[in-house]
Amino acid sequence: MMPAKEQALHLEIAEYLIGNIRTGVFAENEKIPSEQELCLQFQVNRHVVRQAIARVASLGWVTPVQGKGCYVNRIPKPVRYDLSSRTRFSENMNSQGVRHKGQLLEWEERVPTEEERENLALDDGETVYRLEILRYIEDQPLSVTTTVLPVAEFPDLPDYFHNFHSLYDILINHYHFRPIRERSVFQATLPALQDVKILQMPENVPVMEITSLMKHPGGFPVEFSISRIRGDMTKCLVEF
Amino acid sequence: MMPAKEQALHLEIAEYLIGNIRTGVFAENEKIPSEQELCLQFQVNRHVVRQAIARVASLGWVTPVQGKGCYVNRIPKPVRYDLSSRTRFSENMNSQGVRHKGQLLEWEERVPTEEERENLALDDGETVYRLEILRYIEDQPLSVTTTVLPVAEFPDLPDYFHNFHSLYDILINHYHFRPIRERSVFQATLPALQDVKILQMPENVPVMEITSLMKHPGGFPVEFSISRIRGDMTKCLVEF
DNA sequence: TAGTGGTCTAGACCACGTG
DNA sequence: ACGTGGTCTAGACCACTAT
Repeated sequence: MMPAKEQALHLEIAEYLIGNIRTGVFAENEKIPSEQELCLQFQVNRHVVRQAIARVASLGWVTPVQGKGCYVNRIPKPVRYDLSSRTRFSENMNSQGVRHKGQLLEWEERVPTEEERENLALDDGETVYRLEILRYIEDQPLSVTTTVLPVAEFPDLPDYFHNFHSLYDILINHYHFRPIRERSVFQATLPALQDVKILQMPENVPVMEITSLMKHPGGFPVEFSISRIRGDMTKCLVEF
Repeated sequence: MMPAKEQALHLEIAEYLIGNIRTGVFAENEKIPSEQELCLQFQVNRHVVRQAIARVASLGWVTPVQGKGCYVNRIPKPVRYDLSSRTRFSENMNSQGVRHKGQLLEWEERVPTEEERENLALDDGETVYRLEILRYIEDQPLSVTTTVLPVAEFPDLPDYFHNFHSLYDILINHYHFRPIRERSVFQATLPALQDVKILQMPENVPVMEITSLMKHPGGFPVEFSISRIRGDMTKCLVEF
């Protein structure tokens, strides 16, 4: 007797919400109707509406905020990120006219993990610097990078951390070389809870994890890094 | 008066479940306790347990099946996928001793989209073959690839589709060349609902979308493809 | 104070799978 | 017939934000 489809109400409401977000009826950074309004509109229990919203939120469309409402997420159009043997993040963004900045969240000197020791070909007893770098584009957090450098290759590195804005600027200005990309491993994952906080992103939006090994022009490894980049904000281009 | 943490019950139950899956208490392909059992165990309402399970499922740990129970997902350890200018999927898997197969889901001859026309440098009026290829490793669906080829370059291509197992075998055996990778674009996304069905995967597990342009050894483009690969089953390695 | 989303209870009926 | 998960109702209290 009913029209046609037999779909769960909460799924229909979720589709209704997503449809209206897609078409701009519910605009970015604006609120969707409150739970109570949706209850009235669809003549259903609040729980059903909440189930629908939970789904829409989990798919990354909205972010509910207690006491305020449910806001439509900005849908970033992905920025292209060219990975070649020599490209740097900042040059990449500059060439596309994208405003960007880097921030050193923290650093330490410590003993390397087994993986780091192997990749950087470290001798026993050698220590490394670990840096956590947060990158923004257009004032939006984009990526967190854990980068590991052999202490032996970078004497007095922390001296250059004041007014940090780019690791490669430091390397070029004070160590007079530019690392060359040796290999990168790409994997699509979900963000760790810690990264969710740092990147201020929904926890169900995928991230691209890029594990890279960079070499000195002389041929030996100098940097091992793991970046977690918002998947909805970047496309990584590799030319062969 | 309560111990310490003030966390929502459903979050605590979700953590309990994930913890037990991690440590193998709830084994792969086995069922977690039923909703009712969890209700009794934690002395909470069924709705709370369902909220917890919804979260755990959305994070990709379990898949609820109506009438049966809630099964712990197999957590695949990712297979390495080397992308270089000349590597093929099958050679990649062979070299790692991974059992694999390919299946042609469907094909058609049609007019190209604007994107396809540009990438393949097609003349006006040229048509293309579109193939949907499903790949398995160890009998698990791994990826769906939409691949587009200019009809003009591949006369009678559909004649070779019986007993399809690898597109590149056809190209090598009947057209006597092997495409060379020109460039690939990587993006981490969530799967489209259609891909969820084809790949029989949870809809919240990320996928790696790889858009590639392949060229003929003679230098002109011959294949434009978009692959969606389960993120938890692959790592893509690029050497520079 | 009023409105928002967050949490939780209690109970009902349905659809599916197994016996 | 029974147990499983899926859907939905009705109502309560809390925490946060705005005014």
